[in-house]
Amino acid sequence: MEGMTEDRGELPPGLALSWGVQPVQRRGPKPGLSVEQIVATGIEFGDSHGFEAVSLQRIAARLGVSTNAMYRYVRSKDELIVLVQDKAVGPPPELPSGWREAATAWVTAQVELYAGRPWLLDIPIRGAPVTPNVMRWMEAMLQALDGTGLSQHDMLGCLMLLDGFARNYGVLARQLGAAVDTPVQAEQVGRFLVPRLMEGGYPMLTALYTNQEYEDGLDDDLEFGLTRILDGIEVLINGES
Amino acid sequence: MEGMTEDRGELPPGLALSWGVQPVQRRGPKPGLSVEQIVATGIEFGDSHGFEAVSLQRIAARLGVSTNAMYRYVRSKDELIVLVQDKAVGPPPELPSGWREAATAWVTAQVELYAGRPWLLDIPIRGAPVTPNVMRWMEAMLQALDGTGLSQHDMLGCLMLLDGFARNYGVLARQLGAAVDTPVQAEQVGRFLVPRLMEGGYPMLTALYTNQEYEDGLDDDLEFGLTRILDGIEVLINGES
DNA sequence: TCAAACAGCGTATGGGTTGAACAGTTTCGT
DNA sequence: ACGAAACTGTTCAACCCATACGCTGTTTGA
Repeated sequence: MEGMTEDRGELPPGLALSWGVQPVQRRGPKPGLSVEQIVATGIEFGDSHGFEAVSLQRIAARLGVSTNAMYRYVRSKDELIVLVQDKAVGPPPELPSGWREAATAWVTAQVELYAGRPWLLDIPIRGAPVTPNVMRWMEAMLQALDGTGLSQHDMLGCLMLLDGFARNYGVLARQLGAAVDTPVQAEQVGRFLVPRLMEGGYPMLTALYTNQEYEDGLDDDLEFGLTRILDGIEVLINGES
Repeated sequence: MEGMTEDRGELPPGLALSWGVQPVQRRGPKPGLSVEQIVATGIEFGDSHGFEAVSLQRIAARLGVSTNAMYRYVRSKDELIVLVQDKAVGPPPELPSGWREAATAWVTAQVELYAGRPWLLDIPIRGAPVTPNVMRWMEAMLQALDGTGLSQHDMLGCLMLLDGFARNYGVLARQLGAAVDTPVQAEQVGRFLVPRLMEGGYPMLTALYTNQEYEDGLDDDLEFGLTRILDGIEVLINGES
């Protein structure tokens, strides 16, 4: 401990800053920028032009500053991404009572988050979640599962299951959303693909493709998969296994 | 149809090449390289140095050729990545009979694939799967579900559920595997994080963190989550809902 | 007051993707 | 047999990106 600010020497990128621990400044000119401003600009670029657009160069240009000035606020691009991610995720919603209702609301909120900010799905996962907002989401779901009598270990397993499902659904929803934009190309893909599926020993996929089942309503799938997971958890809670 | 080779004009990157449709060459010098060779080299780099290392520059250098020569074989980096991915995924294993056993084997095989080639998890997902090996995996699981009496739509939902779970587990397993390498840093993170979790209103996560539950055996989690999913599917199959 | 600390800039390096022009080689059509 | 077309790989060049180093000028604590 050296005074007010902790040693963020060896901590992973973004950990300290995401929790609001900033190096105290004593001498020198006041910073013209702030980490919050930089992160907010990064989110703007992500929202408007996707994940690839959130770069130090672009942010610097937008803020009227040279690229390298960024490194006065952020140690690396990785750090920036971690901060942008946590801020863009934001806090979780209030969950209704009852673990089933809570889980449904939690997954739905996450799906809506990914629908609004699909570029979040492009952020490579660097390590276990450690930032405040992401952990707030986890905490909320864990609290909803707390009354079920499950062990800590099992609750963590359920959390992972639901999180993975929401994430996966977000990815699929984006794919299909993008595919709807180009029906012409989709048809061309079908013309190329279907004969090869037929001749190549893909009977199930051939059937799915020709029945247009491949591009069916996705809202159904959300409810479908979630119901499966919740039923499976319920089996465990009721001790029927 | 214009002769032997189809028009791959507007098809998405990698579609034609992954199915072995190459433009026929009539005049000019024989190509010194082949797409197969390039893709294989890309996989080598992925295996040895991770996804970031699979670049046109590196592959060209390794093959003793200028960077731009790559563009004679591949239209873009995106196309290369699609091909590398499909080849690295490879064919699925034979599945045992019985949908539960088959699903277990399928997920396990996928987890092992990701354990052996973790960089596959870093490949951004561009669209619906269209390449032969990836579709072979899907086909195999769909065939295993075919005898259960589920509708096509429901089978697709189950497939998505299992696939998302396997993928998510692969991601988590890699994270924890990397975390084990640096227990010193993990302890430092804990020292930073735990007080903030306690004071910040994260009781569940505080408990998990202090109980070391956060870094528990992951093999349990695979069986745990899979059992939940399979139980949920079984509820549907038995029509108990 | 004055020097330490610090912000921001310019310059530079190394890595990456992609385009365009060009020289050499093979083969088709005549 | 010969020229033209097609295809190869090359170099040059543009552009984007992250990051390191050193400089200048500002601010402020001692």
